[in-house]
Amino acid sequence: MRMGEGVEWGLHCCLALAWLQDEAPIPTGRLAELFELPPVYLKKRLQDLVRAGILTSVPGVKGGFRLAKAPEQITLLEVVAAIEGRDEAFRCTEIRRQGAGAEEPPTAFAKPCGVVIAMRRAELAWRRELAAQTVADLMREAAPSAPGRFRRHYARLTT
Amino acid sequence: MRMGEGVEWGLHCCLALAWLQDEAPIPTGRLAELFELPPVYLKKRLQDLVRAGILTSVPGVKGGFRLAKAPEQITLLEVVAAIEGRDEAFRCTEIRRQGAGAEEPPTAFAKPCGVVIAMRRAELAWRRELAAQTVADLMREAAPSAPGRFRRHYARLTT
DNA sequence: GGCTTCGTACTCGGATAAGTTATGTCCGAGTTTGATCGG
DNA sequence: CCGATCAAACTCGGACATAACTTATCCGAGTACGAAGCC
Repeated sequence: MRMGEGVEWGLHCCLALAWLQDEAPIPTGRLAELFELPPVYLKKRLQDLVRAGILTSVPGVKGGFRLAKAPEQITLLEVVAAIEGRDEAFRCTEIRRQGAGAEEPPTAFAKPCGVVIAMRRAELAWRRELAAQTVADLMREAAPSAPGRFRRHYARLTT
Repeated sequence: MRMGEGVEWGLHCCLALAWLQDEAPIPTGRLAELFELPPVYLKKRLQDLVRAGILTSVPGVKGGFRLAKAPEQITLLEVVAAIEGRDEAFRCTEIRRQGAGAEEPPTAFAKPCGVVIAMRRAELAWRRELAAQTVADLMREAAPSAPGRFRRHYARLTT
């Protein structure tokens, strides 16, 4: 089970845009240079974030992307779900009903499969942790005492 | 992020073998018939479980697979890790150090990336939930009052 | 008749191909900007 | 000199190739069983 690398890109881009919340929109190429990423593919991922309501896109020559809401209101779960998809990682295909299970009475499958319950419980814990953290938390954790340095670092995006 | 369907197969096979713990080893073909799965590919997944020490394989004409230890000692995390791999789903490539980050002093990266910390925390919660449940728990949950029916259901593997 | 030997059939084990998803790229629609032209 | 118009440049948005991984398969090594031959 691997998560696409676009998740890492999206999170770092959200973080960078959070530091420049009030500035002009940042085009894809500038963000791609900041992290040395393939520009067009990064744009694809940013579009996913736009569809999820996390970013807003501004077309035109002075266009680009900016945060659609405050960093405190962007959870990591939203970003991950927007890029990686909202489906559960574990997909039950009900193999218990196939083969020999087809000869069982339907009442045997009244309860959901115990395997699915267990896997869902684990994924729920994962989602709960991701939903508990916001982009603002990442900002605070990264710069506990000196936020100026980070703002200056990302300020090169605006020039 | 999707999990391979082999995980579902492996869990159900472990469950089936758990009900027949003391019986003779079950060959792959029999398990494949039970769930209508491609036999050879299922064998590949069972081999992963053997490498992880969850199953033992017996070669020869009367060979097959059986549990390597008691169901109480097989956690779901072991099964998932054996089939899906032990790497973390989120792989940090340290993109913060690339591009503009290369101009920062090395002290800027003394702390691990906050994004990684957050993602690791979520995956840890996921693993913790999986490690808290064993195959024996699945057996108990599936048959709270009538274990005989399940044992009879899986008994067709032995004939 | 009992024992040994050999052959066969069936199993696991690792190396080898097809299908699907993630990755990477290209071209079109829309908007701002700046200059140009006219008043 | 000021305003409107128009063209160009740059942006996002969605459709199109390539690469990696999952899925599926085949063939070889090894083992237990059964039969045949020998004592």
